[in-house]
Amino acid sequence: MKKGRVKLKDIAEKLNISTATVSRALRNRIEIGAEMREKVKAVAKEMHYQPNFMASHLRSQRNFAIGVVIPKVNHQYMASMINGILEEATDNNFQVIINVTEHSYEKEVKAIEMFSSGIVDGLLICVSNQTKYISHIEQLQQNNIPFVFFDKDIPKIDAPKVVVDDFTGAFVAVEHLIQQGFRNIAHLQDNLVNHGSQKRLKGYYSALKKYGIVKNENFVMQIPNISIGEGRIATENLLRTYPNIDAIFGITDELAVGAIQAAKNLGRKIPEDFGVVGFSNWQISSVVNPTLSTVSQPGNEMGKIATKLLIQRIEDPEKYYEKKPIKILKTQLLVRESSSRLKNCLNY
Amino acid sequence: MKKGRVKLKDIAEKLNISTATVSRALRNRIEIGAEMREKVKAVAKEMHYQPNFMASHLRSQRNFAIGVVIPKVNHQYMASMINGILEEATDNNFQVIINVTEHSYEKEVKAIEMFSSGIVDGLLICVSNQTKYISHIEQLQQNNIPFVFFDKDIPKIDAPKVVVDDFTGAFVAVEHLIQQGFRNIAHLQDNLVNHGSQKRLKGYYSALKKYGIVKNENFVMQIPNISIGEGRIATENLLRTYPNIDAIFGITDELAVGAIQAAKNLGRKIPEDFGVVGFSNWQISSVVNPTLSTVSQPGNEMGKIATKLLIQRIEDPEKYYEKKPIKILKTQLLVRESSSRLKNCLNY
DNA sequence: ATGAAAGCGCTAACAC
DNA sequence: GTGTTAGCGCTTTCAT
Repeated sequence: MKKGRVKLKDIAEKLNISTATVSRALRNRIEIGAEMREKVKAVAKEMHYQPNFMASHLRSQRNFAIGVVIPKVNHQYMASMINGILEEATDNNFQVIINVTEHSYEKEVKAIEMFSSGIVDGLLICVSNQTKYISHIEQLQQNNIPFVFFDKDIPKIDAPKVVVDDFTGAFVAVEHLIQQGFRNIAHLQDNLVNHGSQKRLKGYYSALKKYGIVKNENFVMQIPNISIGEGRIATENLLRTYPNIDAIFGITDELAVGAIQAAKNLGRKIPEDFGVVGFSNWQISSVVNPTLSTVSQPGNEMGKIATKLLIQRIEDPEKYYEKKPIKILKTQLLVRESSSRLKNCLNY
Repeated sequence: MKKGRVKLKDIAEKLNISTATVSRALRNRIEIGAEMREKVKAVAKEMHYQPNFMASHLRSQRNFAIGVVIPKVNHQYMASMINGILEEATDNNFQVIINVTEHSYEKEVKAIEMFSSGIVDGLLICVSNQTKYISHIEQLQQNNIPFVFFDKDIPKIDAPKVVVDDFTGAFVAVEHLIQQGFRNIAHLQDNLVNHGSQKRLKGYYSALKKYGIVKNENFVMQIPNISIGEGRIATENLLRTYPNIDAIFGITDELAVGAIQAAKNLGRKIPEDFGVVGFSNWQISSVVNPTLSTVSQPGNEMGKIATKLLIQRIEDPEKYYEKKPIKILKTQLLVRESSSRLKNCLNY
């Protein structure tokens, strides 16, 4: 990019050969003899040659790069997804470019538009929880840019997806609380825009129903801006209004940790007379006192699978054009102190 | 990139004008009349035109993009830095491409090489704690690619840097422990490759010296792979070997949280007979029991300043060629429960 | 095995 | 104001 950068032509002139030969030699094409290949490579190294990404990809129409659109990368679960993506991509010699939307719809649109400009071969998309419109995604389909949804799902869009089983994860969490003897279980939700959140809500209701517990809509609180503090405030309000509530299922560990703080502040004994379960297995969940039971999600695996799916589609668009697999990964309930009312039920 | 993507030529043919006119109209060049401009834009929108990033930047030699090389994005401090970077970059109409090295030297070299290929106008670099060689950085300088170090510093490289005052941060933390009456203060270190770590060690020694406490080399433990568990194990070993140790200064909050766990396991009362201070103000520090005193770093501000510095250099290389400013940001000691032996000293 | 030449999609210099 | 032309740096025919 910068002035004076060494280019193919410079190497070619130095060796009195053509740029085509240099290009071929550097890319180990078989037409070039071993001797010439080594000579070219030596000179390239000596001159500190760096191939121009823009030029080579403009010409070859291939980037060997995937773009990742993700709201935030701020906790263990997200980090493990990124890890999985990076591992799988690196194994396939793909570069990874990450773009963080910070849960802004506008930034998401911008990120996707930017990635649509030919800088990557395909996209891994985790939509923000503010994403209500989908035209930017449909645009990708019209432009034939391969993409795979991961972690978050937009049901009405027909595309490959890798998500966790939010319904069962929530169901098992709430069932566990019921089996531990809790009956009046409240649920701290996010803004419910996200499809996964809706499934967790259904899982919560379904578990109650299975055990003949009448659901109480007032026990479900929507918390648009998730944080520990918001979780604490919401729980304090809930418990003051409905003192009979004896457990909280939080849609994230942050809310659940807030619930633990609130319950302790109000003199509830955890887990003796108050149970809490979270979702995602953040680092805080194993550090908070009492340690937080939570539903862990296989982030690394999810990142790997989504990336593998995407690369398959990039490498062979025809073959995979029709197939739009939806992979639903299993969650695992980690029982820690915050819900272990009965003896010997801890599994983590 | 994909077949059938609409290009300037398609718009030009449709309107029976030249591609140059289309290009100018879309970029709001004043030579083009308002009428034509709107007409072109309408058609472009109608045809779902997306400019080809590669082609335009190959031609104009400008990308309006910066690359970020960072070891991990796995906790609040890193996230706040990324936030600051994104905010400042967006304000200046720059795209941000993030590449995570996972503290691998090889991945760092690869990332920087990839970014050197003309995809970005400049780089923001936070070196990994495994980075012992610097030829890949020197290469950037030779290629005239602007870059700014942030958070982590390689002293021998003459480049713009934005870092926190590790020395004073550590000094104040240890001084605080001393003022709280702790005398036998151990220090949990990382692998000491990083310059910031070395400064924190010096700050630790310096505080001891100021208060006439003879330093004991055995009280400093190197922990290459930082985690809560490693911090706990190291502290347990330390306390078994040197039971007179009455406080720990951890180079990160993870190690400090491990130290809290270890001290509790061994029956030490925190903060009555054992003090702990960490560094960075991770989310876990406010959640752990007792809450962890820590040295907070202005991540958002750091990201902003580093980005501003980089963009200045990109926009006007000549003007800033000679200047290599080193910005050292202040840290803040957050006194929480883990070190508050004296009454009323909590400030957070 | 190597070179000449075309061209990826776009923008800038120069015409008019 | 708009068109023509050249060319960014590279890869890929098509020659030889």
